[in-house]
Amino acid sequence: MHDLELLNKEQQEAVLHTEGPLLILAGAGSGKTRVLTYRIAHLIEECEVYPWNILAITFTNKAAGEMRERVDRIVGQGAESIWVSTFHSTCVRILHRHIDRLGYDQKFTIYDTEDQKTVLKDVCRRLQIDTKLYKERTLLNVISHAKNEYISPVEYQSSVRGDFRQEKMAEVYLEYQKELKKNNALDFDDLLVKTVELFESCPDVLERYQDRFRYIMVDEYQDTNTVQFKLVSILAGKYQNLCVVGDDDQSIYRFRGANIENILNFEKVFPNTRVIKLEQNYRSTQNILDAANGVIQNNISRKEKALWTDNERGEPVVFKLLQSAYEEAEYVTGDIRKKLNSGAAYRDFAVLYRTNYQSRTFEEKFLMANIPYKIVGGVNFYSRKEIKDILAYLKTIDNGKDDLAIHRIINVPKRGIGAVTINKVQAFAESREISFFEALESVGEIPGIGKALLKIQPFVNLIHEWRLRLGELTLEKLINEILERTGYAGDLEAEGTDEAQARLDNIGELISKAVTYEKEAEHPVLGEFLEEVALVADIDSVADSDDRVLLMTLHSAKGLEFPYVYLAGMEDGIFPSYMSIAADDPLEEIEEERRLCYVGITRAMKELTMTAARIRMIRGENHYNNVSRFVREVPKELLGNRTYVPDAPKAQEPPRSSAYARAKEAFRTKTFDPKQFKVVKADRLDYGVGDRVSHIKFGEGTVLDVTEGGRDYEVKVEFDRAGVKKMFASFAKLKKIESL
DNA sequence: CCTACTACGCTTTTT
DNA sequence: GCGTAGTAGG
Repeated sequence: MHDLELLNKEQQEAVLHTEGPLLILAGAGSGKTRVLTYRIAHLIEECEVYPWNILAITFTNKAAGEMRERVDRIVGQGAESIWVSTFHSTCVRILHRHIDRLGYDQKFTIYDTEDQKTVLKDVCRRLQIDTKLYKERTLLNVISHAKNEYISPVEYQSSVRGDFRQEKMAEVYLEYQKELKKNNALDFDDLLVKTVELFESCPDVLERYQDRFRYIMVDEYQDTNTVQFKLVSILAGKYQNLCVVGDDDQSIYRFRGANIENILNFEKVFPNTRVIKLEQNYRSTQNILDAANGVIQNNISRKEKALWTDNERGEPVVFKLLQSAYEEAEYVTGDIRKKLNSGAAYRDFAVLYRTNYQSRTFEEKFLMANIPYKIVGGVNFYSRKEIKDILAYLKTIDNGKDDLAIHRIINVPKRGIGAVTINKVQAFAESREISFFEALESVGEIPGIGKALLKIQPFVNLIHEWRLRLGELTLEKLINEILERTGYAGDLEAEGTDEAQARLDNIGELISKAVTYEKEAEHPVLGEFLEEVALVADIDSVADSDDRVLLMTLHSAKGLEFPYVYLAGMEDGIFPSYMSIAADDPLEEIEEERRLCYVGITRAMKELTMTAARIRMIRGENHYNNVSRFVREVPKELLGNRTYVPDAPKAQEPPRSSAYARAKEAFRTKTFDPKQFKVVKADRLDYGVGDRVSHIKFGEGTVLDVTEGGRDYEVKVEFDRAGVKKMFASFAKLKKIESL
């Protein structure tokens, strides 16, 4: 066996403990991926376990790919028959074979968030639900949450009897689910739910997979939700060889249903669990680690642990407060340049932020400074309009039941099939209880269809033709034919704009992805390609080989490491986000934000820089935020002297330049109207986001937001008794009672 | 049936 | 500030 000597005592223990439940509490940078790969190698080579009896589950395809690669390197033979994949792709693979047992067609489609919204809108219209009263977003959250907790529409309905609002939402959930089934579609959450359903209702199928996956390993276990837990525990039910690796301090997906109880209660659910803690960090300097510990120890609900390292103390952590987001980006760019000059490579840097929109300023600066970068996240490649259009064609050719896909392309490019015609077809389909596409196929029988027949017929014929020729056409040829014969490419070319060209380029990229797929797959089929494409996250496309600075959200950065890390936008209201400050349970939400901060800090190997901006433009308005409480939680002695942290934020005298800069900023972004200056605008406020203030009428409250209005500061306060109020600072005469 | 304009609402984080 | 949804006019 390969040198177990390379592992420390705890790591070795984890590798050697192969039988029975095992919980590995692995701190950041403690070498858990290494343990997992060695463990797999050990199982195969020393314990005579067949490779196909091993299932390793990760969260992203990228992580799966990396693990596979590392396993390949140390396992001589049979590595390819180990299942290393994400929860979602594991489920897709299983469902693909057995979903007919649940009454679905095996050629199901996967709906992304946009598709979900379309269905939901439709459902709301049919149920005559006012989408102003029931926000689309809320409804989707409710549905997703129910699914994550493995609550069916019927169960949900009976659990909320008596609450009118929730009853309504239950109705939506029920109807939404019906619609999905009708379209032979599953959303992301369904992939997990349906797999568990399958196992619960078909013991024979379950046993087959239990026997197949005798050894199961789950990475990033702290981010599993209830269904995922159910899935894993049901699969491991027979042999009990379940090894999970996680770190409660890095649990950052509560909003998505991740259930921290899964890790905290693991030992209760699996008696005889062996618990191993990996506490030695191999990644970061002592300073970075101390900063991380300083922050995370402010969380109350966590398992106590002590990360330590043999690494050197390293450079001090840097905090830099800048005037604006613009200057923030400029500072980071300059700092990167400096380090590049002393030998660092582009790929050594990552800029991490809380929200995707923060990437824009950095992008601009990097472009100007000629620094190659890659933005991870934001709009997923596969959610771009042109890509979704082409995919909708492919879905229609592959699965005639997906009404959504057909609706999307029936008139794209323009064929003169408008809303009136579509409604007629829809009504006809509903009256006959057939799918939309089937209705199109018998367009001749639709009453009052008129001339539209001549427009629909050729479209249907085209789809039919492609279906027939599916066997002989490669994906590349098929997509090219779609582009040519529908006029899709022609339209874009005719447009001649840069944007149209970018769209064409994107489609080109889709084609090359299709080509790669066909080259790599054993038996390439359209349906499988579509499945694969549906489950791609943006982070998956990050190759270690390209030498670029990476820009991404803190969430996307989980599991990665970089020599130089910048945490940008360290401001209360940005990070922690105002949503968490204003939440019903701010304590818990802020603890989640703090874990996110911990994840961010621990990505850094050599140097960590945190930055904040005094003034930040959000949605065209200037915001004045306090320096993030997380910065203040970093022990002072760790911060270098280039650093400036205001002690009591907003209480002290502002630097002279700031009022001027602010005026300039306001002038630059707002139309200057002298009449507006009737109210005397306070030069600056002595309170900021997160501070406690009192109001003569409303009593005490917490400041949620401070916005630059034209003539005054607009302050949003959540009062303990009076609720949330927006008011002008000069009238409100708020008094600060305590700062954070 | 399509296009152009206006109003509104929205932003956490993602498989 | 931006994108989308809804509406009016061609």
